[in-house]
Amino acid sequence: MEKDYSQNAKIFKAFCDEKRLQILNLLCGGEKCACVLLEQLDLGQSGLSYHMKVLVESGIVISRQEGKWTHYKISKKGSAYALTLLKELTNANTFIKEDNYPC
Amino acid sequence: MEKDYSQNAKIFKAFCDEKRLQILNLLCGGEKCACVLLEQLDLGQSGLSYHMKVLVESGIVISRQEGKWTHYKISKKGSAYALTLLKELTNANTFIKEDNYPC
DNA sequence: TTAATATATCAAATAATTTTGATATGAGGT
DNA sequence: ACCTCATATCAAAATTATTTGATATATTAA
Repeated sequence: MEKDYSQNAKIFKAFCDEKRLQILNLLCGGEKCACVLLEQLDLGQSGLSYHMKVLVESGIVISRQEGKWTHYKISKKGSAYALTLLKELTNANTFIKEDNYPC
Repeated sequence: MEKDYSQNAKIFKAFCDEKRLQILNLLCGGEKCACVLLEQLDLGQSGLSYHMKVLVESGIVISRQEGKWTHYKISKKGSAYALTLLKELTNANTFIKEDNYPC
């Protein structure tokens, strides 16, 4: 599972930037419109848009269009996947495969 | 818990680079000497040293000196913390605090 | 003490990410 | 159709991360 390194790295890019962690923290309370995020963050409009793109591409955030507004929320599926991946990567689930080769 | 954004971002930097994921995958099998990692990776000596520094600073990897060799292994404590953090950040544990403000 | 080996550190070059400001697109409202 | 608003995209600039090669440090062996 955890062997497409560049794809997996992409997933964790969601979490390795301060601004994106702030955004996730806001989304933690539930779905929010870009306009709401914008007024709570020290970010310009295009900057927010850039970070939202990174978040969506990581699979951790989902976007939904509603008229002229874009709403964002945390993807349960995406974050469950990230969690599984993190467990594998850190060996939180130590195991030996049949061929006796670890991980 | 998850409010020192720049520190938390640092933790996830461990996982957002392809080379570091490869290294973690090697360490997944247990402690390894830098010299062993070096021969399994497409990286120069100083490049490996750079990535190991990032990994150690993230708290995900621990280093141990033994004579002229440096051994690295995945930190159980560090990775457990990353896991907790990831759960919080992605709201895997949805909850409402006493003051009725989520997260 | 000298030489060899393992790793760390430094500085310069290169590459990737992020920020910023300008412009484009697309949905409503008038 | 025209205007306004929300967001996306683009290109340039600024910043940060990574790679590379040279040198430094520390340990062991001769």
